Amino acid sequence: MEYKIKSRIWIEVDGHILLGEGRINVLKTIGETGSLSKAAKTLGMSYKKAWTLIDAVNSRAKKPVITTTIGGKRGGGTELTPYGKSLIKAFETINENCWEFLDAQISKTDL
Amino acid sequence: MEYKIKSRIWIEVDGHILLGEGRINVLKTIGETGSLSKAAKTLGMSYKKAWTLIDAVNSRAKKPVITTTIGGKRGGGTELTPYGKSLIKAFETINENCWEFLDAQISKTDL
DNA sequence: AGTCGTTATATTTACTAGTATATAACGACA
DNA sequence: TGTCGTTATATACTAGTAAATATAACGACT
Repeated sequence: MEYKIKSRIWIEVDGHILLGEGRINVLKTIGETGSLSKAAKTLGMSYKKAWTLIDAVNSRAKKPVITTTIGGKRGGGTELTPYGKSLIKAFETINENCWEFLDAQISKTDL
Repeated sequence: MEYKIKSRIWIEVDGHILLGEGRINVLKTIGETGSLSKAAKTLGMSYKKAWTLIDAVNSRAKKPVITTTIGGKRGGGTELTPYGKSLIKAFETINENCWEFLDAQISKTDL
């Protein structure tokens, strides 16, 4: 069986995690569902965990990543800001580039 | 405060983790001390945890990574094999290259 | 034969992260 | 004005991981 190289990346600000794969996943699912509670359900995650993750992102990012509304016709909802969308895109691009880079690196060895 | 990008890499074989930063650390300290128990103490880690980590590496790697002796003058000891040393070196090189790569990637964005 | 420091392993304890549950506030709409 | 589904938050419970502890086996040396 061959060796495979894997990685996880994340973005920190001020020594704290801003964004990792889990938070990116929640953000993406919010974008698809328009709701934090639906996103949590979709991902099989407790609402509290999803909320805690997103709150950490939103409070540490340079600009807001989501906008929330409470009450109203459908009870409220959560939407991504343009900045949130650009964060997601940048993260995923870098992540994919990283995988390619690492695959190339390990194939150069003779382990 | 600026965004900083971080990463962890690891090597898998057959769907299981073979080597990550923690295991590399233990291996390196074994190389320096000649003993698993001393390595654990140096790293402030329980002997059991260190042993479990190293045992997993040794049983999954293509070739043995350490050799152990029990009993004798100094009670026994653990030494790295040449293959173990080359694994450490390859891992650390790739890891450092990865950091450089990611720093370059994030500096290209305007987040 | 007895000592010593190590490897190797099992068992029990403590901690931490995540889950489950409950509740308040909110506002569009019927 | 009452209903609905959501955000936001607190608290109690659970489970999985790590730590602490204990013990056996080993072999060179005195």
